[in-house]
Amino acid sequence: MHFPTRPCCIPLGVTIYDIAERAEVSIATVSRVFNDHPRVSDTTRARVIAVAEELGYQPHVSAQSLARRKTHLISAVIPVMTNYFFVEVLRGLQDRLAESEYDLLVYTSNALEDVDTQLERALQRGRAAGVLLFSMPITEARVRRVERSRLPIVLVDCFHPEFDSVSVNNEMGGYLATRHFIDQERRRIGMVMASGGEPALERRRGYERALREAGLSVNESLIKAGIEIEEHGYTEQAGYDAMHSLLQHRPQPNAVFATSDVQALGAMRAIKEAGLKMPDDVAVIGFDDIVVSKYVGLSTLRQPMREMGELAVEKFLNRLQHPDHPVSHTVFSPQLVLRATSGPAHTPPVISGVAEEGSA
Amino acid sequence: MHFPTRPCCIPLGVTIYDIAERAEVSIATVSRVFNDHPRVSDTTRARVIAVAEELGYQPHVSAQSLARRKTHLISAVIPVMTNYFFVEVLRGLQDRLAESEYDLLVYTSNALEDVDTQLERALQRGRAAGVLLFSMPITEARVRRVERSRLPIVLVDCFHPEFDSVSVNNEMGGYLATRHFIDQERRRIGMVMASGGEPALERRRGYERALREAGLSVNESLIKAGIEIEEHGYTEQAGYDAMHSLLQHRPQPNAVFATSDVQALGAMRAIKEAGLKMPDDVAVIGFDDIVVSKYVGLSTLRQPMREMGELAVEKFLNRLQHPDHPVSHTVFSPQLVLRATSGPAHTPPVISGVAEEGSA
DNA sequence: GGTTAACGTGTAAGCGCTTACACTTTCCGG
DNA sequence: CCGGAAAGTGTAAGCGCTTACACGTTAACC
Repeated sequence: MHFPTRPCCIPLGVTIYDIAERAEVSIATVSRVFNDHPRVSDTTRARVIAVAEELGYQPHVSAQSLARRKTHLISAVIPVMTNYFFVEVLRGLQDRLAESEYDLLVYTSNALEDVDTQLERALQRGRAAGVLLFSMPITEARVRRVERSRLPIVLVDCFHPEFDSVSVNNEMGGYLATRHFIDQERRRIGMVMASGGEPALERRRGYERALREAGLSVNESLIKAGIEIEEHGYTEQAGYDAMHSLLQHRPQPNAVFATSDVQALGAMRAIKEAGLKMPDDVAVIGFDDIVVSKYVGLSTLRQPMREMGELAVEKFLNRLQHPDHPVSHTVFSPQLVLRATSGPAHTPPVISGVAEEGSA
Repeated sequence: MHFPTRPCCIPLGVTIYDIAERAEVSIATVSRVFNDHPRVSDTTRARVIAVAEELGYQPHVSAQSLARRKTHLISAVIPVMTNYFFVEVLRGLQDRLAESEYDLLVYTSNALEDVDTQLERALQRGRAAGVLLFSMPITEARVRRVERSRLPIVLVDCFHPEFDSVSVNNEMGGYLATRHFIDQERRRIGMVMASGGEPALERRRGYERALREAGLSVNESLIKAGIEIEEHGYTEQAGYDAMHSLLQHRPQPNAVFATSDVQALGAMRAIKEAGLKMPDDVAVIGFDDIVVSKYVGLSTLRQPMREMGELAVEKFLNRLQHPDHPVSHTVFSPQLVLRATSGPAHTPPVISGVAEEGSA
C-alpha cells in the first residue's frame, strides 16, 4: 500500500540514486537508460522509465555538463542593439535552437565599450559550448581572448577571416541605394554616415562605387556624420545633425543615403524642418528596415534577419561536429525596399536576398 | 624545481589542482582563496592568486554549481513578444543583472502555445536559480509546474497572487485614455479589443469605469475585437478589422481606445482608408508606446519598461535572500502620452505619414 | 609552563552524473 | 558439450569544485 500522495512524491531533487534504489538496479543502468545506451534490456529500461516518471525525475544539467565535459548552452554577445534587428535575429536563433538541445544565454551591453565585460562573462570556462558575436568590431584583442577559450565562435553581422560568419553585403546595399537614385536622374547624392565601424565604411564604398560607375565624382563634403560623443553614431539625433549640415551645402543634395534607418529618421526630420518635400526635393534611403520604416514610408535596405539567426545556429552546430572544417562565410544580399521617401513609389523591389557562399 | 614554462600556460582547462601543485598548497586552500575565506594567510593568498593569474585560471562554472548546489543563471520565458516592450525590459534586466553575478537565459516562443515547452526547458533542474515569466496567462497548470520546481519566480507584465510580480495598472490605463476622450467632449467612444488575455480585460474595465463615471452607458457594439484565428489578437490586422467594423456603427464613434499600439496602428489605417481625419473625426489612443508610435504621432499609454526589468531582477534577488518574505506585487501606473491622434493636435507627429500625404 | 584559543592548512567526502572495465549469463557454432 | 562472443548489469573512478573536520602552530592568558 502507498502512503497518501504526499508532496514529497515530487521532492527537491530526485537523483539517479533514488531511481536506482526504487527500480532495483544500479545507477549506471539508470544513467544508461537516459543516455540511450543500447545494452539495456527492454524490461529494465521500461521499469526505470516508469520509476523516473513516477518520481518526476529530471537530470541535473550542471552535473551532466561536468561529467560529460560539455554544456548545452550557447551565448550571444550583443552590443548596443538596434532593437528590431536584434529581436528578429533572436527569433531566428530561437527557432533553430528550439529544435536542438541548446539553450541561449544572452549578454547585452548598453555601450560598445562594455562589450568586453560581457564577452568575458560569456566565455567563462564551462559556461557555454560556443559564442555568437553580434555586430561588433573584431579587434585583435578580442580574437586573442576568444581563441584562448577554444570555443567555437560565429560572427553575426560582423566579419573576421578566421571565424565562421553570417553577414550582409553592406557594399552592395550602398551601391543599390545610390544606383537607385542615379536611375532617377538624381545627381546630387549625399550620404549620412555613422561615425565609425566597418559596416558603415563598406556601405560608403558601395555608395562611392555607384557614383564612379555613373561617372559622378565623390564629393567629400556631401558625406556627413553627425557629431556624436562617445556613441556609435547610429542615432536619430546624429542623423538629424548630419542632414542639417548637408542641407547647407550648395547646390543642395536631392538624394541622401543613410547608413541606418534610425539616422534616416533624423534626416527626415531635418528635411521637413527645412520645408523640403520628400521625395521631390530630396529622396532618402536608409538601411535595416526597422519597424518604423514601414509606417513612415522610409525606403530602405532590408537584411534577412531571421534567416541570419537560424544560419548562425546552424553554423555553430556544424562547427561543433566538424571542428576543423574550413571556415565559412555567408553574405546575404540586402533587399532594396522602396517606399515613399525615394523616387516614384511604384518601382518593384530590385534584388531578392539570395545568399552567396564563400569559404576561406 | 619547476619544469620549463610550457605552452600549457594557457591549457584547455586549468584546474585548482594545477594551481595547487604550482603554488605548493592543497586544493582546499586554492578554493578558499577564490571564495574569500577569511582563514588564509596573506602570503599564501598572494601566491595562489599570482599562480592563478599566470596560468589564466577560470573557475569551471558547472563544477561550482554542482558543488555549491546553486547556479548563477536566471531564465526569462517570453511568449510572442511585442518587440519593443521586450527589448526595453530586457535592457532593464541586463542593467541590473550586470551588477550581480547572474547571467540571463532567454527562452522565447513564437506562439503562446509553445510557451510551455520553453517553460519546461527553463525549469530544468540545476539549470537556473530562478525564472522570470513574461506576459503570459498564469494558468493553474503553470502554477503547479512552477511550484514543483521550487524555484523563485517573478512575474513580469502578468499577475498571480502567489508570486512576486511587477506589472502595470491596466485598468488605470483604460480609464485614463477614456477619461481623456470624455474631457474632450467626445461621447461616442469605441474600443478595439484584443481577443483575449487578462490585461486586455482589465484595460476594458478601466474604459467602462470611465464611461459609467461620466454617466455614459457601455455599448457592447462599440467594443470590437478583430477576428483572429489562433492568435493573441495583438496584431495590426486585427486592429484594422476591428476598426473597420467599428466604423460601420451608427452613429460613428469619434474616439477609439485600442488595447495595444500595434492594433491602434491597424485602426489608424482603417480610419484613413475611410477618409476620416484624426483626431478631428476620430481620435485614437493605444497602449504600450512602441517606437513607431512616436513617429506616427499615436497617443498612447507608456509603461516604464526598463524600470520594470530592473525591478524584476531586484525582486528575484530579494526572494533568493528571503525565501519566505511575503509576496510583493508592484503595479506601475501607465503614463498617458498625448500626441497627434488624440484630441486637439498638441504634438504634431515627428514625421507624418509621408506615404499617404505625398509629403506634408 | 601549561592550557586555550585562534589561525592556517590539509584530508577527504561529497555534489549528480558518465563511462571504462569487469563480471555474470545467455546463446551460439563447431 | 565446450569455447567464446554478445548481452546485460554492476563497480568504481572520475568531472572540478566546496567544505566539514581534523591537525599542527603559534599567540595569549593565568
